[in-house]
Parts: sequence; C-alpha cells; structure tokens
Amino acid sequence: MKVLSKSSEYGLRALLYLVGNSSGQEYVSIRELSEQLDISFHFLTKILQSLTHAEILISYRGPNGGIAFKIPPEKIMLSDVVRVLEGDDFFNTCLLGLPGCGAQAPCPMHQFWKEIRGALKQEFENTSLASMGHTALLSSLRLGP
Amino acid sequence: MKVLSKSSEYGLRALLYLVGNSSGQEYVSIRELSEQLDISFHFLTKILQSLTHAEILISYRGPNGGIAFKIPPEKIMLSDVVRVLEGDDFFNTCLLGLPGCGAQAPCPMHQFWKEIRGALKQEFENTSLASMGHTALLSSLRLGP
DNA sequence: CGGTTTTAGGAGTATTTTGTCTTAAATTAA
DNA sequence: TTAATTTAAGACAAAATACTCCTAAAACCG
Repeated sequence: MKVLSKSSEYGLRALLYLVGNSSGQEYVSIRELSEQLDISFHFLTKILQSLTHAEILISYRGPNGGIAFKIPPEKIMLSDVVRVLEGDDFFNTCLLGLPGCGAQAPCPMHQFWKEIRGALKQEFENTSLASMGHTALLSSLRLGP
Repeated sequence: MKVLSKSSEYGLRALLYLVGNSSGQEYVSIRELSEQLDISFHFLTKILQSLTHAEILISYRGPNGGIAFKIPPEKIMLSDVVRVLEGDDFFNTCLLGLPGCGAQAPCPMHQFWKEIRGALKQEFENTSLASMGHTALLSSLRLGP
C-alpha cells in the first residue's frame, strides 16, 4: 500500500531528521540531509523548495546556509506536509478513481471509503512532526545499515 | 490519496459490476465489461486474468464465454482482491518507504502507521464484494454521465 | 572585487506504470 | 471442417513519476 509519493516520503524523512538533529534556529544544509538520508541532492532540493514556498521551512543561501523550520515542528501537522507535497485534495479521493464520485453521485464504495479516509485524515491532522520525530535516531531514517 | 493502482481500480469496478449485473452462473464477456465501464479491453483482460489465476473468477472461451465468479461474492473480501492485484504485502508497507522498517528496526512513523494500516486492513478483510456491490447501479461505476 | 558555498529553477533523462496491438488457443455453431 | 467468437499471452508504445544535470542567484569570506 503506497499512499505517499517518493516526494512525500523524502520530504517527511528530511523533516523528521531536522526535528531530531537540529537544535532550534540554525540552518541545516540540503547537502547534509541528502547524504545522511541517501536521497538525491537535486531532487531533495526541489522537494524542500516547495516546503519553503509553503512557509513550513525557511531557507538561506551561502556558506552555513541551508534550511530550518519556519514554524516550530510542534505546530506542523503531518497533514500540512502531505497537503503541500501531494496536493490539496489528498484526503478527498475516490477509492475507485472515479472523477464524478461524490455525495450526490456516490460510487458503491463511497460511504465505506469516506469513513476510512476521514479517520485517516484526523490522524494526520492530529499528529505533529515533533511528536513523530522527537526520538528519531538517524539510523531509523536511513535505508541500509 | 491514491492507495490503489489503476489495475485494482479497474478490477474492483469490474467485479462490482458483475455483482450488480449478473444473475448467478452465466458468463459476462470482458468486451461488455470494458464497454460498459470505459476501460481498455486488453488491459482489463489482463487484470481479470490474474483474478482468474487466483481462483476468484472462472473464465470460458468461445461464443457466450466470458468470466464469472468462482466463489460467491459474499465470500470474496476486498482484501482478497487487493492482495491479488497489489501484491501480498499490501497491508505491510512502511509509510516512509524504508525497506528495513519493521518491529525490530522501526522508523519514526512505524507505530503510528501500523495502527492505521491495521484498522484499514480489518475494514478490507471484513467487507465483501457483495456488500459493496449489491446496490451498485451501472452509472455509479462509469466515468461520465 | 573575486572566489567559494549554498539554494533556486528549469531542461533533459531514466524508470515505472499504464495502455495498445498482434497473434495464439479454446470453444461454438453452421 | 470452416468460420466466428471469445479469452490468453506477450511484445510494444505512451504517459506519468522519479531522478539528473546545468546554469543562475544569493550570501559569505578573503
């Protein structure tokens, strides 16, 4: 079950690394992130760029530059991140992919799926980056040993 | 949020159509399914083939041939279909896509995600095709008006 | 100022997923 | 037996996703 695109996976891993490995307001370079997490530097740059545009991160160029949280990670919910990286209707899709599906023309799975995705939405909206990342060891965010 | 591949979407739509539009043991042709549901005939053929291999459907060639349920749809759970079309570890993936993630080396989201996907698994395992399809009008399974 | 470090942005490439086409095999009916 | 109908199977093509590379712009340091 793949609910997130690679962009979201990488973005979340980077943010969780930030939570665990930056003490407050100093910038962490994207190069460090990409190397520690084994993610393509250029690809990660673009992902973090959109989080910067969305005002979840701030970036700074030049030596000792990088990215940092603009908002404290206690106030950033998983749903915020996912909505930026996956699109605004992330929690509003039809299980069967039918474009017309909705309250007034429901597919056979509509009610079933609506309840599940509603619960899932709530979980994502009630869970902060900080609560997921505060104990995150680097090793748990990497691929191999 | 796209949890299912196109193959699963199409496969489920075809099965739900079968539930609503076939009276028991007669074969429904894939041509009819593909035309009624606006799904590519050859693509759908391959999807239904794998459901036939998995013994959810039976197929018959020649005039008046087609596919039919091998098991009554009351006994086919959504999870059965999805496991065939998405793979056996569908309900066992890491949210962050980390290959090593598991009980003994959990990623920061492991516990969080394990609970959500466990609930989702239960819903899929407790819901039959029949219960979703018994009132399915054709129009609710099609794309446009 | 000139060189170095770092993010920004866009064009281009590779890989995966999705969809098409062609031929074969099974079944029926005339 | 011949023709028609239907699923089976595999090669091929298009589209979407994931990734790479190059150049620019900002910030710093000597």
